[in-house]
Amino acid sequence: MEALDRQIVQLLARDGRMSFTDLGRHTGLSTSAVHQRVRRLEERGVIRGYRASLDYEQADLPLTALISVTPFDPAAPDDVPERLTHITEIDSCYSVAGDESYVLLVRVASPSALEELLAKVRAASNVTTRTTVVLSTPWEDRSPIDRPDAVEVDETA
Amino acid sequence: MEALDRQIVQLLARDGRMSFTDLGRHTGLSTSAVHQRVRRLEERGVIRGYRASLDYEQADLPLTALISVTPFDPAAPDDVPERLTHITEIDSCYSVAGDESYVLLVRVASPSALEELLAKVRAASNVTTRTTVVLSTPWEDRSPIDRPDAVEVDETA
DNA sequence: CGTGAAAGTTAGAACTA
DNA sequence: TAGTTCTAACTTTCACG
Repeated sequence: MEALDRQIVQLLARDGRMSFTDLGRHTGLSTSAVHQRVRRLEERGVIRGYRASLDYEQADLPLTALISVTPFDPAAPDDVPERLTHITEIDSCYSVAGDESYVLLVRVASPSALEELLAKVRAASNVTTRTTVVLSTPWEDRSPIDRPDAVEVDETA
Repeated sequence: MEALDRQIVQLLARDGRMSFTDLGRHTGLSTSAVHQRVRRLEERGVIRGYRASLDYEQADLPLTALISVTPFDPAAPDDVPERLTHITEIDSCYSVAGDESYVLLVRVASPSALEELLAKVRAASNVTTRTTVVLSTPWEDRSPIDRPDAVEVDETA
């Protein structure tokens, strides 16, 4: 990816609502040049969308957990992610190296909602689960597009 | 949290760049009433910010990993998160129940960058680490504000 | 990639229940 | 306190050079 695109992506990773005008000021491009580049980044799928980053404790989903998933039958074809997409409580699904096959990041309202969710996961796919409850979140969603070689962001412009 | 606020939060969790005009159309409020509520949600910290959701494979940070962290000396005061904040490769830091104390979600450019990062983590805080490499990401950042009792989102309006 | 203009959005003041 | 309408300033979008 090109330096200018990387800079735009970096700025939007930190402030997803930054205007094209401001993106232009920071990058030295005209508004419409930025606009064009952002559209291309969205089309290419580098930018997949924009999200409000929430405090889930305040947003009525105070229980976060990490669920490690292992398929029961190692011989069966592994279509676990497809089988789980419909479960909306799952924020992220990672396929991982190690003893277990997947790690799911989930958000629920209560311990009993977590119990129900685990039942849903096991019902949808033939797996065993190991759940790690998140006690607190010192921080989240920092979008680390702060690469060592990244262009400096001019906070004053 | 109130139903209208929850609906606004839900809409912004899915589309962080939705205009106040559209938020008003979806909620039945005037643009400025929405504007006011969003400002209050930001002030109260329910909405912590807005982020572009990225495809990190395309964004030059193709290696994602989960690092489980255990303090070496269980008697020492536990200030691990503060000691790690400056490490920008760490996207999220969760304090967890279980054998280990924290789980870090990190993004780096390469295996050698991961090696350096682990050295930085161990240098900053007196901990042992266990790293789980993410092989692929079936999905991420779905912002599951789809609670069972949540108001239906009208996609047509 | 930039310019410029039309259409759309934001932010805030004044007002109302 | 929470909402509305009004309006000036700003932003987005797009055809064209």
